[in-house]
Amino acid sequence: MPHLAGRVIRSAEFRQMRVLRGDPEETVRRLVGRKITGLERRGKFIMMQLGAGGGIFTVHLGMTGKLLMGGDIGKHTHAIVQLDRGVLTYDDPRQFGRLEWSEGVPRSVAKLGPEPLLVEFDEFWNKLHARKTRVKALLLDQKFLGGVGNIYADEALFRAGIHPLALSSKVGKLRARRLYDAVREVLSEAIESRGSSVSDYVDADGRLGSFQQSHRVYRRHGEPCLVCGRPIRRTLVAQRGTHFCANCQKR
DNA sequence: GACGATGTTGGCAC
DNA sequence: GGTGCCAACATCGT
Repeated sequence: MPHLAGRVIRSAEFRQMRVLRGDPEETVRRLVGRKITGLERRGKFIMMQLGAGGGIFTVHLGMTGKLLMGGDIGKHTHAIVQLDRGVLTYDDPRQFGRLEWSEGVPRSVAKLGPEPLLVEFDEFWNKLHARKTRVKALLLDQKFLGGVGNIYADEALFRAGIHPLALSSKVGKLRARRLYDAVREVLSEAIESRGSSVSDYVDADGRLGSFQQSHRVYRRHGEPCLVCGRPIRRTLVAQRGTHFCANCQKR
């Protein structure tokens, strides 16, 4: 968000306490008058560094959260932050997102696993092998890798030819390598396409992403597999909708 | 109108 | 401690 670096927070208002962690008044006190000196993403968290020992303001968008410039206020606008130039708002119909001020790196961020695009294969392999769970559940586990969500887990497993229900401890090294590559490839391509606008996702400028056009399995159940033509199937893994080709993805 | 789905994570039970 | 289930919520499609 180029709009935020260097901006000074003039005022902050929280309308929906559910999305705010910590004391609302203290949060406002901590934010007002501070300059946003830097922005950093870790996994699915966005951290705004506040100047001069001002701590960190962290945002997680949950499933439907939007952090937007422009100041349009609607039914689901839960936070309004006036800057020296512009207005930042947080909208989130389902209220699964979180806003939090903290002195240092928040616990939620501290416990994240490595970034998928930075982790070395050896570490990926060791952790994959050590765990005893379904490989899809592991991909969604933010302590394993930080930042892989449901769409990208399904897409990566398909590209790697691994069944989502395969046991992580039983995935061989060669297939682990394919999964490692697939996760990185899918994320890189998705970033390049500015994300997947399945329902209402937009980027910081309010623009739709286009990676949904490249989904090979996600929400394609019933449609033919792009490799073998058999219908893509949908099931539940770790309580999440899971899309796969039973023919191309082996356990 | 009811039901089940939807990009997530944390807390609790086993 | 590791793993798995469920709740939190609003909206949309069937």
